[in-house]
Amino acid sequence: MKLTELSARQIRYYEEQKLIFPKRNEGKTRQFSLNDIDRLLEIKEMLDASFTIKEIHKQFNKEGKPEQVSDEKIRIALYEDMMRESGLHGRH
DNA sequence: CTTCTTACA
DNA sequence: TGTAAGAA
Repeated sequence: MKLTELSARQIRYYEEQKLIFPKRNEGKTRQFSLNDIDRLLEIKEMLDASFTIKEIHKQFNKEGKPEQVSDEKIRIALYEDMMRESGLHGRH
Protein backbone atom coordinates (compact mmCIF):
# COMPACT_ATOMS: atom_id res chain seq x y z
CA MET A 1 0.00 0.00 0.00
CA LYS A 2 2.81 2.40 0.93
CA LEU A 3 4.87 1.69 -2.16
CA THR A 4 2.01 1.92 -4.63
CA GLU A 5 -0.34 4.42 -2.98
CA LEU A 6 -3.15 1.99 -3.67
CA SER A 7 -5.75 0.92 -1.08
CA ALA A 8 -5.85 -2.65 0.23
CA ARG A 9 -9.25 -2.89 -1.43
CA GLN A 10 -7.78 -2.07 -4.84
CA ILE A 11 -4.80 -4.38 -4.50
CA ARG A 12 -6.99 -7.30 -3.44
CA TYR A 13 -9.38 -6.57 -6.27
CA TYR A 14 -6.60 -6.57 -8.86
CA GLU A 15 -5.48 -9.92 -7.54
CA GLU A 16 -9.04 -11.16 -7.87
CA GLN A 17 -9.00 -9.97 -11.47
CA LYS A 18 -5.77 -11.91 -11.89
CA LEU A 19 -3.64 -8.92 -12.76
CA ILE A 20 -1.14 -9.79 -10.01
CA PHE A 21 -0.24 -13.07 -8.33
CA PRO A 22 1.10 -12.51 -4.80
CA LYS A 23 2.38 -15.64 -3.05
CA ARG A 24 0.96 -16.56 0.32
CA ASN A 25 2.41 -17.33 3.72
CA GLU A 26 0.99 -20.72 4.67
CA GLY A 27 -1.98 -19.75 2.55
CA LYS A 28 -2.61 -16.68 4.63
CA THR A 29 -1.12 -13.23 4.15
CA ARG A 30 -0.02 -12.00 0.73
CA GLN A 31 3.67 -11.82 -0.08
CA PHE A 32 4.31 -9.29 -2.81
CA SER A 33 7.36 -9.73 -5.04
CA LEU A 34 9.11 -6.77 -6.63
CA ASN A 35 7.41 -7.77 -9.86
CA ASP A 36 4.03 -7.54 -8.18
CA ILE A 37 4.90 -4.03 -7.00
CA ASP A 38 5.96 -3.00 -10.49
CA ARG A 39 2.81 -4.45 -11.96
CA LEU A 40 0.69 -2.61 -9.45
CA LEU A 41 2.38 0.65 -10.37
CA GLU A 42 1.72 -0.01 -14.04
CA ILE A 43 -1.87 -0.94 -13.33
CA LYS A 44 -2.21 2.28 -11.40
CA GLU A 45 -0.92 4.33 -14.31
CA MET A 46 -3.07 2.57 -16.88
CA LEU A 47 -6.14 3.02 -14.74
CA ASP A 48 -5.44 6.74 -14.55
CA ALA A 49 -5.29 6.63 -18.33
CA SER A 50 -8.83 5.19 -18.33
CA PHE A 51 -7.85 1.66 -19.34
CA THR A 52 -10.25 -1.16 -18.45
CA ILE A 53 -9.23 -4.27 -16.56
CA LYS A 54 -9.65 -6.20 -19.77
CA GLU A 55 -7.35 -3.90 -21.71
CA ILE A 56 -4.73 -4.12 -19.01
CA HIS A 57 -4.84 -7.89 -19.36
CA LYS A 58 -4.13 -7.66 -23.08
CA GLN A 59 -1.28 -5.28 -22.43
CA PHE A 60 0.38 -7.70 -19.99
CA ASN A 61 -0.18 -10.72 -22.19
CA LYS A 62 1.63 -9.06 -25.05
CA GLU A 63 4.53 -7.36 -23.34
CA GLY A 64 5.98 -9.97 -21.72
CA LYS A 65 7.73 -13.16 -21.44
CA PRO A 66 10.18 -14.07 -24.20
CA GLU A 67 12.21 -15.87 -21.55
CA GLN A 68 11.81 -16.21 -17.85
CA VAL A 69 15.00 -15.45 -15.93
CA SER A 70 15.20 -18.03 -13.21
CA ASP A 71 17.11 -17.59 -9.97
CA GLU A 72 19.37 -20.39 -11.16
CA LYS A 73 20.35 -18.48 -14.31
CA ILE A 74 21.06 -15.37 -12.27
CA ARG A 75 23.21 -17.44 -9.90
CA ILE A 76 25.21 -18.89 -12.79
CA ALA A 77 25.63 -15.46 -14.38
CA LEU A 78 26.98 -14.00 -11.14
CA TYR A 79 29.37 -16.92 -10.77
CA GLU A 80 30.71 -16.41 -14.29
CA ASP A 81 31.17 -12.70 -13.69
CA MET A 82 33.18 -13.52 -10.60
CA MET A 83 35.42 -15.94 -12.50
CA ARG A 84 35.98 -13.39 -15.25
CA GLU A 85 37.01 -10.68 -12.83
CA SER A 86 39.39 -12.93 -10.95
CA GLY A 87 41.10 -13.83 -14.20
CA LEU A 88 40.17 -17.46 -13.74
CA HIS A 89 38.18 -18.71 -16.67
CA GLY A 90 36.31 -21.88 -17.47
CA ARG A 91 32.72 -22.67 -16.80
CA HIS A 92 31.64 -24.39 -13.61
C1' DC B 1 -3.45 -4.94 16.70
C1' DT B 2 -3.47 -6.67 11.75
C1' DT B 3 -4.91 -9.27 7.52
C1' DC B 4 -8.47 -11.84 5.27
C1' DT B 5 -13.04 -12.68 3.24
C1' DT B 6 -17.72 -11.57 2.24
C1' DA B 7 -21.27 -8.59 1.32
C1' DC B 8 -23.76 -4.28 1.04
C1' DA B 9 -24.02 0.51 -0.73
C1' DT C 1 -14.42 1.52 -4.21
C1' DG C 2 -15.21 2.18 0.85
C1' DT C 3 -16.44 0.09 4.87
C1' DA C 4 -18.68 -2.95 8.33
C1' DA C 5 -18.52 -7.72 10.37
C1' DG C 6 -16.55 -11.61 12.12
C1' DA C 7 -12.85 -15.14 11.81
C1' DA C 8 -8.12 -16.02 12.38
